Amino acid sequence: MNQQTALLYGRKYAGSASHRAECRELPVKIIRVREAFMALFRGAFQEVELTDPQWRVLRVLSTVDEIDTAALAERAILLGPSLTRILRDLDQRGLVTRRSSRLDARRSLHSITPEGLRIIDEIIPRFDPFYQSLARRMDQGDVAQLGALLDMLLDNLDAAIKDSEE
Amino acid sequence: MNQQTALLYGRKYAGSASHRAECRELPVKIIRVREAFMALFRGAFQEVELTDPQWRVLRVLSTVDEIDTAALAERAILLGPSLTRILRDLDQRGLVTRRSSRLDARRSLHSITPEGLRIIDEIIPRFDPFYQSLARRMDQGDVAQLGALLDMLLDNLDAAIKDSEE
DNA sequence: CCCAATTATTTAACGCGTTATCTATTATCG
DNA sequence: CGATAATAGATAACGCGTTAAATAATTGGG
Repeated sequence: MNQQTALLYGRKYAGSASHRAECRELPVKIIRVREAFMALFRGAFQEVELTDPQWRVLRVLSTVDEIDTAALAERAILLGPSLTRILRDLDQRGLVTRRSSRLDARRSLHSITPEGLRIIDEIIPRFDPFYQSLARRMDQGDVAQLGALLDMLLDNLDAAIKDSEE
Repeated sequence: MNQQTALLYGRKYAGSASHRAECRELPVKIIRVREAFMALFRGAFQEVELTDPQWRVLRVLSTVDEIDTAALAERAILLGPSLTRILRDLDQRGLVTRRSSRLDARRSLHSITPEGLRIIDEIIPRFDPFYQSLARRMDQGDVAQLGALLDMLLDNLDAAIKDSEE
């Protein structure tokens, strides 16, 4: 039923407690789930000719009045160079605008245009069937617990990253 | 503590059962967890000058005698065109070899070289500290449950994708 | 047997992820 | 003040993800 989610990022734990190998299966599962989500949304994005990262930028801009580049990158989960390219393209399509800050000329402040907002309003309802389909299949308690466990994993990964940076 | 994992892929559920919005937070959480895993492993990959997808290819090849392109793509979680490029590069570095099948000349059969195996043996122990660090922080029952919930989510996403393709 | 349909793989094109580097602007400290 | 450090953002380079189209080999129906 499930695709192959074999161990890729390590070896099976050689010690006595074989359940400790579980951690090592998480990266592959995360990769596969991410791809499945993207595959699910791809059609909706294509209908409005946006990519997933472009969508995230517009989505963040639709929730604020203005926002500077660094904050936009953080909230849209993008690195600076990706965001620069995306803003250039969205600007050319007339979906976003920018002005530079008068307090600090290094900063740009970005906002969404009415046309950008129109696209947002058009696409958001298209997500509904996917979530409804998912909610029909999955127990809501499981979903809530999965969310909590992912938050916990994220916190622990961040801590492990900080550890390994020393 | 946690990074911003705001809603990006839909709107808050407007109905009476507000917990139904939970599903809509999963994509962002998955994206962030994936990035955290990659950040954790990146240093280890750089030490042997492999990218993460290149690593996955070598890792699969280290577990089999020979394997054809399509099966390798499935097991390394790659699409054909990515795999073609990666095999070309790994071949140039002498880490993999290929021969074409005598039964079906369209097929290639790939295998890892001794030098490729040497890199595998060098890098695998480097993952251990990361998993140990993670296992120290997380309850093993939580990890097992997270794995099971991710499997369930993956199955349901695949089913939802099939639904929406009609 | 032959030719159309199918299958395995590659190529091409475009956008994103990542790192390193560059430019412009602001802040700091003597 | 003025030189230097720090910061915001852009650019360049390289590899991967995705789609569409091309190539080559095989299969199957007439």
